[in-house]
Amino acid sequence: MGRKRGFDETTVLDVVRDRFWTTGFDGTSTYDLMDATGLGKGSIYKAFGNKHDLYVRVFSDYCQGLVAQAREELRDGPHAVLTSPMARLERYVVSLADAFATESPRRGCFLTKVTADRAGEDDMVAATARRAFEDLAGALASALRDAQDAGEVAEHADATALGYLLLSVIRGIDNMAKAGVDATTLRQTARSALELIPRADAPNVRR
Amino acid sequence: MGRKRGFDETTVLDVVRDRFWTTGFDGTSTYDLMDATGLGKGSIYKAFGNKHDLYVRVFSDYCQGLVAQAREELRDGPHAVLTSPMARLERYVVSLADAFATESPRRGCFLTKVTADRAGEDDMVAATARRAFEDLAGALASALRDAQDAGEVAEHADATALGYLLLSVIRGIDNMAKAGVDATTLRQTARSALELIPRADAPNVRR
DNA sequence: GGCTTTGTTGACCGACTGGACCACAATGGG
DNA sequence: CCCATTGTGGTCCAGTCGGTCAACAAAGCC
Repeated sequence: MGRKRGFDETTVLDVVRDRFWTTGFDGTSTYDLMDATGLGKGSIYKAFGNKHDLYVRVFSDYCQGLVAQAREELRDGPHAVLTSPMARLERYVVSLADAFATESPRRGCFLTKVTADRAGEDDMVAATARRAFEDLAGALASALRDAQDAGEVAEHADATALGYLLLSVIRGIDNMAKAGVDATTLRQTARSALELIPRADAPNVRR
Repeated sequence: MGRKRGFDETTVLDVVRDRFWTTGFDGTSTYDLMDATGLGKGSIYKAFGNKHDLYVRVFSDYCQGLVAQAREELRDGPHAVLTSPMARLERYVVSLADAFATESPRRGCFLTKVTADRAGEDDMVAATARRAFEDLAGALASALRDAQDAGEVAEHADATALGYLLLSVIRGIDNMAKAGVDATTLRQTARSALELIPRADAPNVRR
C-alpha cells in the first residue's frame, strides 16, 4: 500500500553517481542532486537517507559493477569472449587505458576518484574501496593463472603480485589521464606493462 | 616601507598545503585556513589572493619540490648518494611505496590527490599536474638510461616508456594505499615492477 | 612627528549549505 | 468510500561559505 514511486531508482542512482563523479562529495550540493534528478529534496532524503548515505550507496553499487565487469571480461571458460587468456587480459587493460585517455571530459574511474577524495576521512568508503581493489587484483591474478595454465605466461611468475601490479598501473594511468597526459603515452604505458609479463618459453597444451 | 609581515610565508604555505592535502579544495573552508595558520581572513586574502589562487600556489610549489626531490634522489654523477643507478632507482620507488603504505593517516601524494580532486574541472591545475607527471617520468627515464649505460638494464628497453610505467605504478600504489590495502602487498607491488625491468645479460663497464 | 605605505584584524555581506519538516497526493486494503 | 501508509515538492532553519571592507597597527622616508 501507499503511493508508488514516481521515479526509477536505478536511473536516479546513475545520475547521482555521475554528479558525485564529476564534482566530488563536497562539491556536490543537495540542490545539484535535485537539479540532476528532477526530484524534490524530500523525495531524495526519504528514499536514500542523507547525502553521505547516498554517496556510499552509489559508490558501493559502482564497485560491485566494476568488479563484475572485470570478472566477466577476464573470465576463462565456455562463455569467454576471446579464447586466449592473455588476449583477454590485454584487451581488458588496453581498453581501460584507452577509455581513460580518450574520453572527454576525462573523468577516469569513479573508484580512483572516490578513493582519493574520501577514503582518508571516511572508513566506510575506505573499506568498500579496499574490497574492490582486492577483488580486482584477484580477478587479474586469476586471469594470469589462466594464462599460465594455457602456457602463455611463465610458471615461475607470481600471479597474485602481477595482479596487483597491473591494477596499480591501471590506477596510475587513470590518474595521469586526468591531468591530460598524452593519449599515446598512456596507451603505450599499458602495453609496456603487458609486455613485461614473463612469457612461457614454449606454449603448453590447453588442458 | 610599510609594515612588516608578521608571519613566515613558507610556514604558512606549508600549513595551508597540509590542510588542502587532507580535506581537499571544497572540503577546506577559509575558516579552516584561518584556524590552521592563525592569520585573519584579510591577511590571507591580501597576501595570496582568493582561495583558488592559494590552492594553485601551494600545489605548484609542491610539484616543483616533488620533481626536484626525484631528480636529486635519482641523479647520476659525483654527488649521487648511491653509486649504482639501479640501486638509486629501486631505493626511490620502494621508499615511496613504503611511505604511502606505512604513514598514518595515509594521505599519499598531494599530486595524486589534487589531480583526482580538481584536474577534471580546473585547467590551471591540470596543466601543472601534467607538467609534473612529464617531469617525473622524465627523471625516471633518465635514471633508467643511466642504468643502461652502467650495464644494469638491457639496451633494448624503452627507457621513456618504462619511466611512465614506473610512475603509473607509484601513482597506483598511492591510490590503493589510501584505501587501506595491506602494506606488504604494496611494497611487493613496487618490487615486482622493478623486477620486471629487463636486465642486461652481462654488466658493461661504467663509462 | 607627520605621511605614505603596507599588514592585520574582525565585522559584515549575500549566497548557499545539509537537513528537518509539513501539507498534500496517490495508493490499495478494508 | 474511508483511512492508514507511503511518496512528493517545497519551505524553513540555523549555520557556513567565499570574499569585501573599513578601521587600526607598524614601518621607513621626509
